Amino acid sequence: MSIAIENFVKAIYKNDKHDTQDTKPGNIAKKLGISNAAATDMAKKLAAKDLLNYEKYQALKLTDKGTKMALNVVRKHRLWEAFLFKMFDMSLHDIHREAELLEHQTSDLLAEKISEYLGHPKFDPHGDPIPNADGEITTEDTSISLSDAIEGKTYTIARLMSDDKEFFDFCAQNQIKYRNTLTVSKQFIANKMTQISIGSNTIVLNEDFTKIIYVDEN
Amino acid sequence: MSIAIENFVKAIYKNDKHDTQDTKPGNIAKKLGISNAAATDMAKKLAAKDLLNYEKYQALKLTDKGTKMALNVVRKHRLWEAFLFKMFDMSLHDIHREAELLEHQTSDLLAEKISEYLGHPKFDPHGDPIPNADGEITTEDTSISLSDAIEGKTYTIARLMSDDKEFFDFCAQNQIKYRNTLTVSKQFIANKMTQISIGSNTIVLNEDFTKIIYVDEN
DNA sequence: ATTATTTTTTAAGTATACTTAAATTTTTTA
DNA sequence: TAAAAAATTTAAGTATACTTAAAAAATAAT
Repeated sequence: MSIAIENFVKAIYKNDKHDTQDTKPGNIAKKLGISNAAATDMAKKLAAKDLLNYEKYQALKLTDKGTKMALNVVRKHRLWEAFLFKMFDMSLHDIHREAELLEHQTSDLLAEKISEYLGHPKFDPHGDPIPNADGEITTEDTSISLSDAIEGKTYTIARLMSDDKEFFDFCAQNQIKYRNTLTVSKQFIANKMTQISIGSNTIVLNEDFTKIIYVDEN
Repeated sequence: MSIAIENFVKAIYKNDKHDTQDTKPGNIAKKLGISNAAATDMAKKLAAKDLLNYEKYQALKLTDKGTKMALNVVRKHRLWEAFLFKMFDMSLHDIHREAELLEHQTSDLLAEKISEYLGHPKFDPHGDPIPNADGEITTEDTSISLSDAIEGKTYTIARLMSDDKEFFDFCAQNQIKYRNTLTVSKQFIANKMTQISIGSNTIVLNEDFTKIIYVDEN
């Protein structure tokens, strides 16, 4: 299946999540930057391939097969975002753009290797769920902010909820990386500060930081 | 420029390295798995784009612009191979197949990030040179086998010249990974053995291993 | 409820990257 | 060196993924 088809199916899936009426050809066309005519055209073709149900003038509905394809692409996109975010010092915007391309040229095997390397994360750095290889999605987010973490426990970094460059620079310097492991050595409750050990470092963070660092219990 | 064009230009570049006569449309066609007619067709199109010089019945010759494009694709291919080889436990065959796809969907920025992460290697795990961002290639290979390394010096692993799964398993378990750093702590010259420290490990290797592990001096 | 606006669809056409079949040119070999 | 074989080119045609323009249907507004 082509890149155009994958993107089409993905657009329907994402729009549908947002609003069922949002999957009419015109909305998909706008999202993909193609003409309405092209979207109608493609919809008919994909209906013939059993990827979606097409009825004139109606919203497009993915079939199970189409949903599975969309989830597979979304999985690869979010795994790439997570992986590149962990590996390289790049802006989230740049990372998104790379993932948008790489998602279509990634075998299931490589996706699995990336997932394995990251410890099979259930959410990407934005907090969006990563479907598993069978297309299953974890809906409830069990991540907690570091400010709510429990003394003595070990966690994996699930999200860094910020766009601030200074914050990311600080994180990079202190091994605070998506998917890294840390242990909460002390919660200074009165002072709203948290002491963590990460790699060979021990760091005390104030509330400004602990509120935007989300972690999963190990 | 499309994937088809990138692959076409790359095929000419690689065939030309091997034999100048090897870049006639038919040979390129065979390499790409397309018909001779398609190759002639494409050759004319690319001549119009100033990527190659086309003369009827003659071998195809890349222009500077075409060579630059080919080198850029080759660079990305080899960087991906190097990167995936380092990061994941995958067969070289699988890695090649992934790189063949990813090479066309990789920005110059991401390529540079990968190169930086690997310490700007000049050769990939097969020993093929990795062009730099300007398309320059290092021709002479300065890597040496571990058996010829000098006591006390620190090296970066440049190649693992083997297809043997057991060897790779052993390497994986002992941090002997492409681009990792090691120090030669002792050469047991009489016994043809080499003691290295890599990460927190100390390993004594016999000649079977030191002859196929190639390193670059740091 | 009728008109105006917007959206969707149909129809016709384009660029890319191929295909097969036949014609032409080159290369090989006897 | 002339005929046979192989390669290249030309020509005609196909599938994909679009485009614009016009027609048809649905939605919104008065």
